Amino acid sequence: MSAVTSRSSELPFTLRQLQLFVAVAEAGSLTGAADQLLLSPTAVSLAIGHLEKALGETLFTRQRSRGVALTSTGRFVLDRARAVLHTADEFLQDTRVGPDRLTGAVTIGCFQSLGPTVLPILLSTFTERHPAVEISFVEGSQDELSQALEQGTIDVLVCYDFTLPAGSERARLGTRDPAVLLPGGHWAACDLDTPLDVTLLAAEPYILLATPVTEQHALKVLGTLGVEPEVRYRSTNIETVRSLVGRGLGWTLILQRPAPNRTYEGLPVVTRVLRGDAPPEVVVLAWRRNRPLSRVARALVEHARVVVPEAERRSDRVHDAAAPASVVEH
Amino acid sequence: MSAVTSRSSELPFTLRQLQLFVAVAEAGSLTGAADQLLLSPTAVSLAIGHLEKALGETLFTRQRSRGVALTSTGRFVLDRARAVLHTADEFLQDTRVGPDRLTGAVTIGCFQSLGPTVLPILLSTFTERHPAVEISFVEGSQDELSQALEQGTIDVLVCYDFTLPAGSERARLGTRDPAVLLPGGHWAACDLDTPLDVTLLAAEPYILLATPVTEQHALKVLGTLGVEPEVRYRSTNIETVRSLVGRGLGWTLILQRPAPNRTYEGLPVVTRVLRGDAPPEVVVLAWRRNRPLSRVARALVEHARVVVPEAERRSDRVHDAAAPASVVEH
DNA sequence: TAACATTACGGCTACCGTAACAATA
DNA sequence: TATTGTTACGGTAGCCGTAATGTTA
Repeated sequence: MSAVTSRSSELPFTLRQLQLFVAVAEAGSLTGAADQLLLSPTAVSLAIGHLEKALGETLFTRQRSRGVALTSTGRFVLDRARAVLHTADEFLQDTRVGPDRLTGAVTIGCFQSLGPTVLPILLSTFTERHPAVEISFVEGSQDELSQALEQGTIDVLVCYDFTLPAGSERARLGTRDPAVLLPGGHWAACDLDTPLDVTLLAAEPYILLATPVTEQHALKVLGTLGVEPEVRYRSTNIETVRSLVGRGLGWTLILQRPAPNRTYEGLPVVTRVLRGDAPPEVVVLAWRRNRPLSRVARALVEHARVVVPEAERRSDRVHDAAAPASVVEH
Repeated sequence: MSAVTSRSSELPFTLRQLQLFVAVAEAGSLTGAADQLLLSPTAVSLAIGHLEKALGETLFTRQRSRGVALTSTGRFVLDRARAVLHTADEFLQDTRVGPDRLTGAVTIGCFQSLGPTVLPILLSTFTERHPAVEISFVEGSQDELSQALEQGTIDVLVCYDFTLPAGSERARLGTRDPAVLLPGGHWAACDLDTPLDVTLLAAEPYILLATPVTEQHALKVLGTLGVEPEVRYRSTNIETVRSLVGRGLGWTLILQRPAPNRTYEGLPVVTRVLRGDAPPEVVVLAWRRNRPLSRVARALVEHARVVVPEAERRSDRVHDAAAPASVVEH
């Protein structure tokens, strides 16, 4: 509704006309400008004439064999014309590929639980590499994000490989090992470096992280290990789940292991990897196969493909250093 | 030589395309934008397609029956496109006639000796009336100024009517009475309110203001009064002439009477009007008959036609008040 | 079926170049 | 005569509209 009338109506002049006008003003003659622009004097003469008619003002006085001279209003218009052409140039520079500097915008969608571990490294290194690019992200549920990817609202999506719909291209970023989260004082909260047989926990109350994807994933993993958990509480907030576990109200299965072994309440929790056939889940950067990636998005994919796995390896070494006797296989 | 390559080459997009792009982004669909712009969806579709091809990026994702959605780079481009259209709008607003506010530029040429009395009143009142107009002036000799007027470098010219070349349109601004300038102690420096018979001065040395126009004018006026002056010194600087007179080195004929009755050296001088057939010279605002005046210049002429004569009348009343017994006829 | 985008085709206008003309130094 | 701007004319490309087609809710 914001009715800017001049936007709905046609502009009475052309960028081309302004271009030629400035060229003539700088050259001092139509012919000179025509030579520089590889045009015929005719084209230049007509363009200037049209612009003058459009504005209803005389821009140049014509001295037959001495070229042209700017009128007073011509000088006035010259300044403004330069301003318009300048923003048009800027538009082009920002929009098209520059020789050195990558410009544009890219929006990352990121599955909620992966945000804290993937987005920081991605944003910081990419911004450092391409400071002129406007990078932003959206966190959300799998549904929201795949819809946004479909709509083009986001360029790429950080998520687990197994959640990807058909028609997705992907780049592998890293893996997440499923693990059991236990309260600090639990009977199994010892020998943290040895895998745990989860069937021993089957009878104890289970705290379910109830977001659409994680819920099904946890139940499926436990199912393959022969466990049907006794769900006591459900929450869509991972920190609520951790806090409930910290209170000794149950145990849970998690893919994301925050560095601190404390809940928001300050209570201790521990993680133990699973014994048996529980494969690590693959984290990927995904995009629609049928839709061409923007230049900036392509750069982001190439960047992420290198930087994120490297960061994950460094992160694992930190984990290993914290648990030197670990037998966890990578 | 300042080679901005993008200026000499053609821009790969159109203001029209940006216009339609923004409209579609705001409407959310090609059809909606087409309706608002009174266009067919075809035109809009093609324009968007061309813009996308020109930039090499996809701006919208098309959801068949739900319109279109901006991509990430689409949002990026949208901001820049709005910026370009904004300056284009500004260009139009400044350049064409606005509904209320007059904008543009005008340059006044002014005959050197008329500057101090005409320009201040003209500039101050016109700026007050039209604050958005860029008004400027050039002072110079008759030759320089009429050439500038011919070239269009200046829009209008303040000068004496008798100096005007053929083909000039004019608006009367006021008059200047020729007068005799005498040193303070001169035998004729009394009875200032009675006209002076210049033939009585014919034998005394004359100081000639030797600028091209004033020189011939003074000699012509004195000739019609039967006086051929004894030229002792010549100067192109009016204040030098006044100082020489103040020193008692001679007398002169002037058209401009500065308010102070002292020379730069502080010596007293007096003016007396002529007795006989010495008509006042008419000061005019002139422009080329064959060249259309710009909007702003037209406004300036109309303004000057009213304001300057009024100011001259007020100035005369001040003179009269200073010399209440004057018999000078107006 | 309704809504929307796209493609195909024809008409119109704008832009460009060649050629001829006019005006000035 | 040489330089420059303008007009006349013809060709090409771009823009627009109508009609038909394809796709999705």
